[in-house]
Amino acid sequence: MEYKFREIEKKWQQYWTATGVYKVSNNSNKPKYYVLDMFPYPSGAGLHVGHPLGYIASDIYARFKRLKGFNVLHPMGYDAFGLPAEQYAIDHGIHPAVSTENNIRNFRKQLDNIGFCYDWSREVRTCDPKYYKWTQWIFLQLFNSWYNRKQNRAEKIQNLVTIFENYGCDESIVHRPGNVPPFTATEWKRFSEKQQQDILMEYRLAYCGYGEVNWCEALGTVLANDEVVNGVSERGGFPVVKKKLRQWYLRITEYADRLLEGLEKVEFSDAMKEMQSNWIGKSSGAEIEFRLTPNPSPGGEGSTASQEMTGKFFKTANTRFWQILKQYGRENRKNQTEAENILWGKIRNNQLGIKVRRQHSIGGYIVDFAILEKRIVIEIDGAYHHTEEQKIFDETRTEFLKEFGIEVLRFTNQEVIENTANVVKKIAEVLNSKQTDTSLLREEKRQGDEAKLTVYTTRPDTIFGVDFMVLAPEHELVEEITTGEHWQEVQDYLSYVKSRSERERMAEKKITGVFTGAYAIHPFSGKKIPVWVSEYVLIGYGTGAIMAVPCGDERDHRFAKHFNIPITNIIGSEYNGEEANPTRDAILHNSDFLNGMVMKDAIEVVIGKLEKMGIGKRKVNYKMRDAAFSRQRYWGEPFPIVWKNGIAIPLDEKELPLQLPHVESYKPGREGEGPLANIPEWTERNLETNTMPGYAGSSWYFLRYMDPHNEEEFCNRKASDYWGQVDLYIGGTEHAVGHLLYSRMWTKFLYDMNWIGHDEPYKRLVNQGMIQGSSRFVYRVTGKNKFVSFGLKENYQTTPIRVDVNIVDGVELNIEAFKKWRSGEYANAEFILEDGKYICGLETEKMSKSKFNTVNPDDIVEKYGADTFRMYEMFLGPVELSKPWDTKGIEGVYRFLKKFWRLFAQEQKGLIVTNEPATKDELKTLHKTIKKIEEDTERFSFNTAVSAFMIATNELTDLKCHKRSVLEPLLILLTPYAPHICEELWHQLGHSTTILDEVYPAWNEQYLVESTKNYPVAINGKTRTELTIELDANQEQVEKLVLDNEIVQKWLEGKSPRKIIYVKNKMINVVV
RNA sequence: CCGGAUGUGGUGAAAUUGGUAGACACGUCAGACUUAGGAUCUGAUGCCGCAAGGUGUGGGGGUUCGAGUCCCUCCAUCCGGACCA
Repeated sequence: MEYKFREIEKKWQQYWTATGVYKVSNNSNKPKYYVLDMFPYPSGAGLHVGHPLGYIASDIYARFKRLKGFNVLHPMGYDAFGLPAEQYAIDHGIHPAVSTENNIRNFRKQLDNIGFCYDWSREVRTCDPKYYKWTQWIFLQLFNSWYNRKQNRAEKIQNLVTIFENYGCDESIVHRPGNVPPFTATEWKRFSEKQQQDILMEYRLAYCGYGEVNWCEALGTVLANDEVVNGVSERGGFPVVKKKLRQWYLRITEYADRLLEGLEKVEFSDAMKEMQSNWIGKSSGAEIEFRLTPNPSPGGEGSTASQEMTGKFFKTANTRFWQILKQYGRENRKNQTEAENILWGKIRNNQLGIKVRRQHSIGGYIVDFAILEKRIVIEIDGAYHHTEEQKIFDETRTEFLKEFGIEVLRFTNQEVIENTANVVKKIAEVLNSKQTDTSLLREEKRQGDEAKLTVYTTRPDTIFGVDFMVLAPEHELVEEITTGEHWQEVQDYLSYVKSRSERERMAEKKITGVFTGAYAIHPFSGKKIPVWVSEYVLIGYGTGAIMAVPCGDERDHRFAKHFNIPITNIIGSEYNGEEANPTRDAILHNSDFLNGMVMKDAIEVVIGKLEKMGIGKRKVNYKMRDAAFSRQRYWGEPFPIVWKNGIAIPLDEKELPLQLPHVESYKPGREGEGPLANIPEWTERNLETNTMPGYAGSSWYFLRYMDPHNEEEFCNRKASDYWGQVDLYIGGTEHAVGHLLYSRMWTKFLYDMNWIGHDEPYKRLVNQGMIQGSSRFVYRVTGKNKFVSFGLKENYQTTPIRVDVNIVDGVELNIEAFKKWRSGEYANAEFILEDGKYICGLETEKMSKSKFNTVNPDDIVEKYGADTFRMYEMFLGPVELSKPWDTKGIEGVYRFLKKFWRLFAQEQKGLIVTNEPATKDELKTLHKTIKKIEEDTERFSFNTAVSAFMIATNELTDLKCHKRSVLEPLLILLTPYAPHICEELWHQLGHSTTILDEVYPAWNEQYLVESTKNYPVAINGKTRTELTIELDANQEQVEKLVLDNEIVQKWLEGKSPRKIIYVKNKMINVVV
């Protein structure tokens, strides 16, 4: 009776499917256990041997838990929306739905080959409308919710509306985002619907805004960061610029603290927790306001200008500003002054009963006329060319003004000139329909006197070490404060920065920046501090502006050195003049009232003083930004949103799922919107044209597995309460900060809304390492069709060529296969051999088709069987570690399984298992193994577990043990690792039900106890001999035994030992 | 640049708490059985050395009776950095 794995594996896989062994019920008296794999993206390339590593580990654990008496949920599905399918569609014209379906079929076949115990009746696919109906539904819940910071949980947006109706935006009840002006309940009720909705949008957990994307005009598409190299597209090398597009976001920042705190109650590796908390990047420090020195403008054109720098949102234009706007295309307007002057004549001097301001600047834009008390802006459009630039400019401005609840009235030159009275009448009408609202005036007055620069710092203690300020290039003050003489230089710098991706900005060591000509005033010393612009300051973090302290911050230091900015030393001898010292423990020097204080103690002192002065406040900051939740792509979940007059209106739940329509072209829309913008039926309904990103569906799939066929709810509460958290989650570290954070946020949200009863999705997370490819090289003699073996290549001039690993046996090239490889390209090649063989070179790299180093698990399973494959993957090394794949080593595991088989059966005699009682040695092997396997399995040390199986098999073979009482428990132990062979032998032994329903054996300590131990004896820490000593020997007895020993005496050379260290059950060390 | 991980024989690795470094395998060498072996079995195998012995866990330094393991420092490789999933 031979080990015929092909027959055996096929037979049992069919049996398991036919009898539904892996079907799991939501009702059970057993305790539950949920083992989950990160579901795969079904790529066209199929599985390579690296993919199943985690699946095998989880499969072993799931089977192990089942044998231990748990009701185990172990499902699998597909993360099936995503860019590659769309790219494939563009390249090959095959619809993503079709290629995805094909890929899934192929994946399933490959997975089935390996004998996993998934309950396939619970499969989910994120691209299935039955599934994404609920992704859309959850999105709607996020859209219809806001984060109540006072309660520290999400709530329905309706609660917020009620607050506004009763109290307005009262900051003692509700926080007020930066873009929302303060308002009263009465004001709220008088706001237009649009104004109200715009305010609510500032609170919604899923919200819409404008974000920058990498836009490639030539390709007509939005690119991922890694598709942009050196400012040009990776494909084609076309220029890439940043472009603002409408984007959806998830307000994950509201959950930052809870995501951080939640890490304390989950079992993730420390590395994983650290990565997540670094990503969240909580830091505490202070926001400090610096006054800016008055910036005299050269005067001239636009002379209504005030000579003063003014506040953040409102200021009167000055000359330089006027020039910027001209750059944006105002020069295209005709007859500007004429129409403007005519109207101005009719509305100036309170002719409308209210003050009208001419050429007033709001938030960096100049408007023609403004009536601040009524929040009205009047624009007169010339017959300018409808350029792209002008359009974007207008749109952006209108959006901006809307955010402040300002209504924009537009008239054309013609209208004004030909029918001035009508225009004035219209203005008056609108004016009368509006309530007077002086908040803008108040705001202007408050900020109107001088401009301030707000910086965020974690080190307020270093305030006397500030030598310069740096603004991010996108900072709104940049253009405002730049003086005339630095104008051109700053503009050039900004356009340089615009051409670079954020990734490049972070990656390059180059120090760049430019002086704006402006100065900030030190709040304590009154010193003038130059203000610079540099890309090393990121707009998205803090306030987008920093106070630079070169002696304490490395980046500031390099910057100061590079631009020869004098450095103030505030830490005395702790600063050596060569490099910054970021210490918190130095004594402060040159720091006025802080002198002599330890830095970390000074932090509080400075914050206290700033707060008293009203120019600073304590501030907690997060590096994490809100998550961009839309893609300008086709193959994703459509947003259940309709746009109406600039208001996003959610579809009714009954209309879900909003099905992804069929498209013929995957080209993006004209303005860079997603391909859905090209479908008339879609745009006619004013449906949102973006789609959701890849992580939408994966943020909650673990819940759907619990109740996969529910058509009424995303997951019944009873089911989610029964299964609860995922007890064990296995997947790669590459998802450390993306998927894991998003799914944790969704879980917390669903918990806040009371739809599930737990707020952390995963109890324990194990990260499997990558299996790398082991590439093989042949060396072609330059200019000839001749290849030289690895060891002899130094004698020739050669070019290395990657060769398919599958035609190399270890490092020996299969020459015949090589000749046939690549349609016989090398059919006539000659070979220079060493010892009659062609030896290849090898290198470890990422496994990929293009490197010819992928190995298909199907081939391995065909040659050695699934059980061997499973065990070999585990035997390679610790699951968490990355390691290269080498098919050659699999023989060892294969031999092991054959040897294991021979404990039960032999070729000639058939089954040879006896019912004789086991000997002491046999029991010792068995119980030692039970203990080791259980402990190793529990702590995920599968490689050592496999080795323990080998040791047990070797020992039992030596003992010629074929006894049922030893082998049956061993069979159960091995089942999780090699299910097919165990099921076969189990039935051979006369059982008729699946081995998975057996009970895991327990070890008995009494078979393991020893009375003596072989102690290593070291002299001065070097092991010299061994001594067998009774385990219960005491120090005195041991010392005598040791000193009597011949070898010890030899090493002592007559000297007497200073000390004898005896550690029970460990070792003995003699110190001379 | 920032963040994370990993460096141990020719190769994958083991050493769970500071206590015999290299378990278990691959490979290699020698041998047995055999018509044959890409089956099976036995033995050897870190390096230097005939041996005694010396030496050895990326490099350097430290703590300790004792360091692969703890501390400092340097180096190398791999992974991630938000539209690849």
